[in-house]
Order: sequence, then structure tokens, then C-alpha cells
Amino acid sequence: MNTELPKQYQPSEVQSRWLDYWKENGYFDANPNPNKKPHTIMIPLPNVTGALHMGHALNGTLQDLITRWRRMQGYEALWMPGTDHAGIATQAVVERRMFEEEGLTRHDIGRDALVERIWAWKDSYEKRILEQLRQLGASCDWRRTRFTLDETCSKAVRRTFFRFFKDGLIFRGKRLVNWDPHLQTAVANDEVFHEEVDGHFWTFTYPVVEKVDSGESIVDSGTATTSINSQLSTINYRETGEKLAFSTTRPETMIGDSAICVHPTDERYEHLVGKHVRIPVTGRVIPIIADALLAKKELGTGCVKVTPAHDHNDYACGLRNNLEQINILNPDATINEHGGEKYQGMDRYDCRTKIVEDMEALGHFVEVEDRKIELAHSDRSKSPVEPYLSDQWFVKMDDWADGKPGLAQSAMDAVNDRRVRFFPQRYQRTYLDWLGEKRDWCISRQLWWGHRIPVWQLKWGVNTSESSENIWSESEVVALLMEWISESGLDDETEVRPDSANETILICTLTEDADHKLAEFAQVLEEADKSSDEEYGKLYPSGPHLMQTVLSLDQEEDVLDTWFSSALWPHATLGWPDTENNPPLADGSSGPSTLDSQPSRNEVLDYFYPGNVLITSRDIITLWVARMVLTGLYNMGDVPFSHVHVHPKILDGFGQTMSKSKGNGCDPQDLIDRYGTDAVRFSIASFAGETQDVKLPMGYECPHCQHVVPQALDGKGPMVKPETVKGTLKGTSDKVLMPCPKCKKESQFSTPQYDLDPAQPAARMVSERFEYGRNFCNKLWNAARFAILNLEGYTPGKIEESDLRLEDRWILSRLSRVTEEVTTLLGRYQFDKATQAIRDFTWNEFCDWYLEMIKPRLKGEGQGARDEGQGDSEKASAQRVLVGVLDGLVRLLQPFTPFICEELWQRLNEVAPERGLFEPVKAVESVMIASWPYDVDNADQSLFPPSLQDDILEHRFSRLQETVVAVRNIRAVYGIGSSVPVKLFMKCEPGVAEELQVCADQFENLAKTILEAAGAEVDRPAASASFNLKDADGFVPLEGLVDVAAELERQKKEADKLRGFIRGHSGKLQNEKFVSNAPEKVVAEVRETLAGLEKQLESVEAVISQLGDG
RNA sequence: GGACGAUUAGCUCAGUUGGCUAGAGCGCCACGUUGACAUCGUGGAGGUCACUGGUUCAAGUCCAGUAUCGUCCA
Repeated sequence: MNTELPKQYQPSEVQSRWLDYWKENGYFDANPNPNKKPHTIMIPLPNVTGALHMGHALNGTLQDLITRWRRMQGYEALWMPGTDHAGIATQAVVERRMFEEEGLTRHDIGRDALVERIWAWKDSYEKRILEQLRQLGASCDWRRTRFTLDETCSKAVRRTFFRFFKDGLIFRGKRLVNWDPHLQTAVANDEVFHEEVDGHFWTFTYPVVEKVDSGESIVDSGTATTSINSQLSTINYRETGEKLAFSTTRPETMIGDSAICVHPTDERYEHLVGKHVRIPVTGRVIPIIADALLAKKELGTGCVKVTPAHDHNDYACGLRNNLEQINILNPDATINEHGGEKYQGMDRYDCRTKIVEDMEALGHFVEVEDRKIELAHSDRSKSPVEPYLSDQWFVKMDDWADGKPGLAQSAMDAVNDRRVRFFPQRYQRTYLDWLGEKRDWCISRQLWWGHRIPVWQLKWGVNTSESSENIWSESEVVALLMEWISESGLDDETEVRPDSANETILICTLTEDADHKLAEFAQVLEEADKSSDEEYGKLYPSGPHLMQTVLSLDQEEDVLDTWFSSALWPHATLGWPDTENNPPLADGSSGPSTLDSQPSRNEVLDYFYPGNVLITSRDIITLWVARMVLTGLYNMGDVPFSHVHVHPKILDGFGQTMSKSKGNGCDPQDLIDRYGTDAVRFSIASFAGETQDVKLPMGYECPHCQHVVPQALDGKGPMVKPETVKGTLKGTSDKVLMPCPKCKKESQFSTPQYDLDPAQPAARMVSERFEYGRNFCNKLWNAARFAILNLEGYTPGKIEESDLRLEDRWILSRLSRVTEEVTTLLGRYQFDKATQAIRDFTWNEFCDWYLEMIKPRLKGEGQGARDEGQGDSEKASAQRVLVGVLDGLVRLLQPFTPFICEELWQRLNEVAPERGLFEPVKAVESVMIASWPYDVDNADQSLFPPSLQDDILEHRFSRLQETVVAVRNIRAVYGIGSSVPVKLFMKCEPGVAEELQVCADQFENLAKTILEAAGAEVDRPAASASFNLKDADGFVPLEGLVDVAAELERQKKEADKLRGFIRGHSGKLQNEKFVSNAPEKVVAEVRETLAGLEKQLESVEAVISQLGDG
């Protein structure tokens, strides 16, 4: 490897080498270590639905940055990797693909076969996801990689559910859910999107009816015969002749109407409240109610129909007014028995048509208008969802009856008393507001992919038609069950609770073993010959009347909400609930132990829990973050992390969120291949500020001619595609070719909508914004290249104070500040500012000034060489400082750009294995394990301690910089080439003059300028251009070159500028109120500034008058 | 509908508790390539800080309202 560095940084060559090296040395591994403090980050587990996108790249970069930083700070830093089975999302994606490619539905192949296919999908994407993370340089402890359905996580899920169940926190209830009739599952709110569709807005009437006195005969009004268990069904009604008009977009729901609602203050209907109407198509009679929240006077007729079982607002209204909830749909969205003979079995949309016809025929149709309707769609199946009343399982979030804080409150308390802190802080509000509602958590999903709800239901009923007198009571069944459980040795693994409302006994199981035994039991119950006393006698040893009782035992079909398992991530991954053994590693072992004897406790859990920071995006603060905190408190008695950093979202160039369906997503690998991992990481870190989301204009680079085709919106909606592609892409599965506007050749283009054909040329995604990072890496590379080229003859050695020249002291002062600043900024998760601080230092200070200034010394041509023949020692000290600074810089950058830093560290190890400012030592074998250059707890012991920081020196240096810039400016204005020497005269105080003289050699070096004279006695030479600083005036004689008129113009402009500032400042000082009200310090500052400005103006005016004379 | 955020140079963004001449990167213009880097260097142009009011000696910054955009929750 001892070859010269190439002129350009070539990332791909470097990356694979160091990934292997790090892995071989186990630098990513974290083990319990009593000599170090732990630092734990749990990855926001990516879904195995698909490959990682830019959001993941951002998320991963920041976590890796913090992990690498903490590792260098001496923490035992664990970054726990893993993936989420993502229930609905993954099942849907597999089902969709299966249907598209083979025309099969899940019902065609069955539960086991589908689950098998999903596992295959999971295996393939998990592999891809983990590889993507590796390519990003993620320093996860890969041995500990977890998956939410693996054995370790499953145990945690079962234990948690079991504990919830035992504590009475699990219950079953009916809730209005978003029902996806296509997938036949409930869909979470966040899995629903709204889309405008063409619809109709019908207006109908219901006839008002009144009770018929008992005994009076009924005239043509029907009875509420179809009503369900309503007392109304036994009462007769007749029409009063009045009609109530209302509008609806879903006429079929009138089958399930429970009321008509008006506003309480609506005078038009005041007299009708409390009366009834009849639903013409079913004949059912329902009340007219008043509800201020549901009805709006000014909207339409002011009347609305209320269908509590099929509309979210109506549901709430139904609860407020104690209305009946009438479910009218089957799971496939056909009408159920409440439709009666006329409608039962019809699809909801067919029924809608039929009802409209019937209403019209019955004379209750008023009008219809076309209207755009916001319709909820399932994100997974893309089909409309129906609000639907169904049986679901819940976790109770509310407080206990005795006022003890419940799960939600405990998680709120943790944030309120700052055990968990949000960065930026404003996000804690999202968390607290959401938890504050204390809504019960619906944890059941009607899916096949996931953790099956570990509950069995035991039902009992009558065996024969003979007599039900002797049927067992609930307590008798429970007693029998308990006896069986005890005999089976399942006392600790099951929990039994009667669910009287559903005439069911619930049995929660903790283990698979218990499930097996219950399954066997169920089998026996099913097969038992109910007529054989002998058989039954074995089963049910007690009681002679069992022949009348039949038992059935079924396992719950639903699976748990994905968030149930991910809520446990922070402790489940560490092996909880096993508190006695370390969690298994990938190789099956339990990893190194700090205990000599056989471990008797789970050290990994003890050591790494609670974690330190969760780094995530804001859209899962509620669904995930809040639930991790509450399960952590519930299971572990402690919060899962003390900080939550919420980073920005990545948007496309049009400010839209990236998504697969919009086609604007981007595989980070495209960018990594194009710009290099470090460049991508550095750029991403620079984007990660506190307020703004990240807008990324993207383009596609033509593989033939490298022309970049920008992304464009498709003109109608949010779809994004290369601007040369005509037409819409939505719903297309054919691969679309993109013509290049420049070379006219076609290529595929990178899109999340389908996989590229690797055999064909493809236009990959590019974005100018990543050139920021690429250019920076190249700059750093070349700075290091320069240093290494100039280290010939380097010897390690302590740097004496007397060896340090102005630029050395300055760069050390600056580096000390920057290391301190970056440390502070990272501690606050201000990645954008940290990145900028490092870039500015590297580019604008280290490269632009320091490297330029030491070039003469490195060549043995410094001032010392000329004046005193000290060339060798000057060179040696320059090399030592250079190596020291570069060493520090590489350390500082390692968390941001690990690959280039490792490469440079290794190169440095070859040419300067021993280095360090004050005590040169042999450098460690990898920058990953080098120490962080700023020690927070012990600043004085830092590599670049604060004692190096020197305000006065930095001020002196600024003057040098300003002088050089001013001379360069004059060169540019007068078109004097940089190789033509010029002379410089500086008029200033003697002290300043002395300081200028000290760095005279640098004027020559940096600006090819000879400092002829400096001091108070200096006069403006004739025919010179001039400039002025705060404490000095500079003159550059330009014999023959100076254009008097132009120079006069330049100086007058300068004078005008100064006068403007002076006006502003003196205005302030003349303002009585300012002088009396503003703080003394501010007033003094203004005075001082004004004095300086006036002095400068004086100088400029002197020059102007001379020019005028000349 | 509620909460939060944003609106500053052509583009993407910084701008601390109000306080000296509002900054950066990219892009643009001019000049510059015999050894660190053209993924570069030097210099420069470019901003009524969305709008309207208010508070203040002083507002990009604080307050109120308006407009537009975004996110989350309903």
C-alpha cells in the first residue's frame, strides 16, 4: 500500500477494504464491560417490506455517527440492528405480488403456505436491508441482529401479553375500525389514505311517525318489525304527514340508521325532537335526536342520519346518545341479515343502487348531485375501506379505578419529569397530547403474518335438545378447566379469565408448550363421543350431567399489531424476559461474559438497558416511541432511553414526501455508488438541522452521455418521473424506457416502482446536493495527500513552545475550539452545525491558510532558513504540527466519514506511526478505536486542550488574513497577475507594525507581496492603490498601473459605504432614548465602532484628496 | 377541524437570550493550471428577510393577523 495517493479520492476502492477490516477486528461488537460506561442505541427497526430508502439512510447515518463518536469517547457503544416483520405491510405486499404474478389469493393457498411465502420474502429483504446498512458503514453489532418474529423477541411478546392479561389490561370489545374488505382486516388509521373520487350526494326524506294508542288499529304504517331487540318493535306507529329531508353519500347505510339528528337550537325541527321517523326501505322506526356536535344548522337541510356502526362521527354521536349500533355488513362488505330479504347478500355498492331505486319508488327521493368525495382507502390494498364494527382486542391505556396511573399516564410522567427528553423539545408535545387521550390500544389484526394472539376461547353449550336444566354454570366450567390445567402442569403457563359477556372463558397461554397441550385438549373435546358416558367420564370426572354440556376450545385466529412487538424492542432485543442468561448471538453462543463463573444473570440486559438515545423520525413518535416508553416502564420498571432525537424527513425536489407510489423514492445505493459512502453520509449530516425537512431535487444520469435528466411532476398529481418520460407511470408494471434529450439513446431509469434489469443500461439517480460531501472528501483527501507527500524525513518529537510559529499557534487554537464546538454540537444532536464547523475548519482554515503558510517551511525555505540557517528544525516542527493537526482532524471526522478517515489514518500510520503534539505516542491500529480529541470531563487532558485557544493571537491572525485579502483584491481590480510582485506599505501604530513585520514572509508567500514599511510614519506613496483595516491603512504602489480615476471611484465608493454606517451609528447615539435605555455595554460598543469607522473614513478621505491632487 | 413547523440571494439552507455592516454551499461573472486538490484557486455581483399591523431606544429575531406550503393528529 506504500504508494502515492491518487489525485482524487476513490471511495469504492477504499470502502470494501475497511468494512472487512473493521469486522475482522470486532470493532462493532459491544459486550458488557465493567471498565467502561455503556452507550446503547436501538435501531428504529426497518420493515422487511422492501429495501431501504433515503429516510433510512439519514436515520442510519445519524445513529452511526453518534455510535462511532461515543465509542471514541470511551463508551462501550452498542448499536443494535434488526428488522420488523411489519404485519399488514409485508403480508399485503406478498399477497399483491402473488395475485399479480400467479392470480392466487391467500385463500387459495391457505395460512401455512402464505406464511411460508412471507418468510421467504422476509429472508430476501432482510438480507438486502442489512447489506444496505453495511454499505452505509453502519457500525452495528451484527452478531446481535434481531427480528421481531425471532425466538428471543417472541418470548418477550408472549410474556408481555401474559402479564397484561394477568393484570387485567387486555380486553376484548367491539370497535368501529377501518375495515379493508379486500384484505378482510382492520386497518390502522395510519395505514389509511384519503383520495378524492367521483360520487353522488343524494337527498331523501324519512316520514315522521307517531305512536298509535294501544288498541287503535294500524293504518298503513307498518311496524318496526325488522328492528333488532328494540322495544320499538312492539309498538305501532303511523305517519303524521311530515317528512324530514337529509342528504347522504352512502344511502345503503340507512339499513343501519339508529336516529335522525338535528341541532338542538334549530327552530325548524325543535318540535320534532323526541319523535320518530320510519325508514321506508326497512320499515324500522328510529328516534329524532338533537346533538350539537353532529348536526350543523347551516349545512344542507340541517338533518343528518346517524349510523353508529358505519361512520366515525356517527359512532361518537351514538355513544353520546346511547344509540343502537347496527352492523349491516359482512366481512366482505356484502349486506348481512339486517338487510332483510331484499338486501341481504348484496354487495354494498349494488345495494346502494337498489336502495336509491327503492326510495325513489317509495316517493322519498328528492334530488341527487354529482360530488367529489374524500374516500378513505387502505394503503395496502388501495381499495376503499368501510367503517365497520368488529371484535378486537385492546390494551387498556387509562388509569386504574383507584386512580393509580395506567400505562399511558406512566409514559407521560416519564417525559414530564424529564426521564425522557426530546430533541428538539417541541416534539414532546406530540407525544404528550397523544398519550393524554389515553385511548385503548387496539392490538388485534385479522392477518396471518405476525404473533398470534396467545389466547384460547372455551365455549360451552347444550349437547342435546333434551333439557338444558343441567347445563354447567360458568363457574363449573372454570372449575373443570382449572382442574385440567393443574393436571397438565400448566398452572404457571396459563391464565384463565371468564368473559361473561361473550359466554366464553379466555385462556391466555405463555408458552408454545401450553398451546400444544391446549390443542390436544381441543382435539379430544372435538372427537369425544358425546353420547358415550365412558368417554366423557374420562374427560370430565365430576358430575353426572355432563352429557348435556358440550365444550369447544379454539385458538384465537388474529395476530398482534406489529407495534406490539416493536414496542418491546429496547428490552426484547437484549433478551428480556430471560434475566438469567445473555441473549443468544448469531452463532448461537451467548457471547463473552464478565463473570468468571457461570453467569447467573443476563448481563447484556443489565448492562445495556436502559439505552441512551433513540434517533427516529417524527411520524412514529406516537405509534412507536410512546409505546416503547410504556412497555419499558411496565416490563423493566425503567424508561428505554433518556433522549429521543427527532430528525427531519427527506422530501423530493418538490417538497413531497418520498414514497414508492409516487415514484420519487431513491435507493441510497445509487448515491453511494455515484458519490461514495462518506460523501453521502457527510452531506446527509449537513442536512440534519432542527427545523427544516430536507428537500432533495433529484435527476437521472444518462448512462450513455452522463447528461442529467431532472425529475418532474407528472402534471396531474404527486407522481414524479424523469421529465423526458411522457404519460403517467401509475399502475404500470411494464418497464418504461427514458429517452435522453441529449444523446437520444434510451435507458431504464432507477425507480422504486420496479427492479432494474441488470443486463440493461440504467440511468441512476443523482442529486447535486451530494456534491457537497464529495467535494469535501476530495479536499480532505488532497490535504492529506499533500501532507503525506511532505513528510519525508519526519521524526516524532515533542513540540517546544519556541518551535511554534504564528500559523502553528493559530491552527492549534482553531482546532482546539473546533473540537470543543463539535463535541458540544453532537451532544445536542445538531448535526448540520457540527458538519459545517468541521468543513469550515478543514477547508477555510486548515487548507486555505495553514497548509499554504507552511509550504515554505516544508520546503526548507522558511524565514528561519533564510535568516538563521534553521531550515531543518523549521521543517521538522512544521511536519510535527502538521501531523498532529491532521491526526486530530481525522479523529474528529471519523464518525462522519469513517472510510476516508480510516484510509488516511492507515497512511499516516505508515509515514508517521508515532505522533502527537506534546507526547508523541504510537498511534492505535484503527481510527475507529482512537480517542476523541476533546475530553468533556477532563478538558485539560484533551488532545487539543483549551489552553491552546488564544483570542489575541487569532485577532492578530485575522489582520494578516485581511491584509492578504486586500492585496489580492487590488491585484484583481487592477488585473495584476499573481506572479507579479508588489510592494506594501502599512500605516499603523508601532505595536501593530511590529506584528506585521513578524509575518512579513507570509505576505510574500501568500500574496507575493513585499512589506516595504510599516509604522506610524508611513505616508501614502504616490500612485498607489489603498485599503484600510480597523487598525491599519495599506498602500500598494502601482507605478504606471494605477488608474487614478478608477482608484478614486473605488475609494469614493468605500467612503460612501463608511458614511452610511457612520450615519446609522451616530444616529443611534444622538437618540436620547437609546443612550438612556440600551444596556451600557451596547452603547459603549456602538461608540467604539463609530470611532473606528470615523478613523477609517478619515484615512479614506485623505487618500481621496491625494488622488484628487495627483 | 386541532397541533407543530416553514416562508431570508437564482437554488438548498444557517442566522443563539432582540444589539456593530444579514451569512454559507451550489449556481452566476471575471481572472488563474510547470507538483495537494479544476471535485481546484483568487476576486466579484446578487437579499425592500412572505405580507399587514403592533411592542421596543433597537425587530430577520418578540406579539397579533393575513397568505402560501409542509408534517402529524382528528
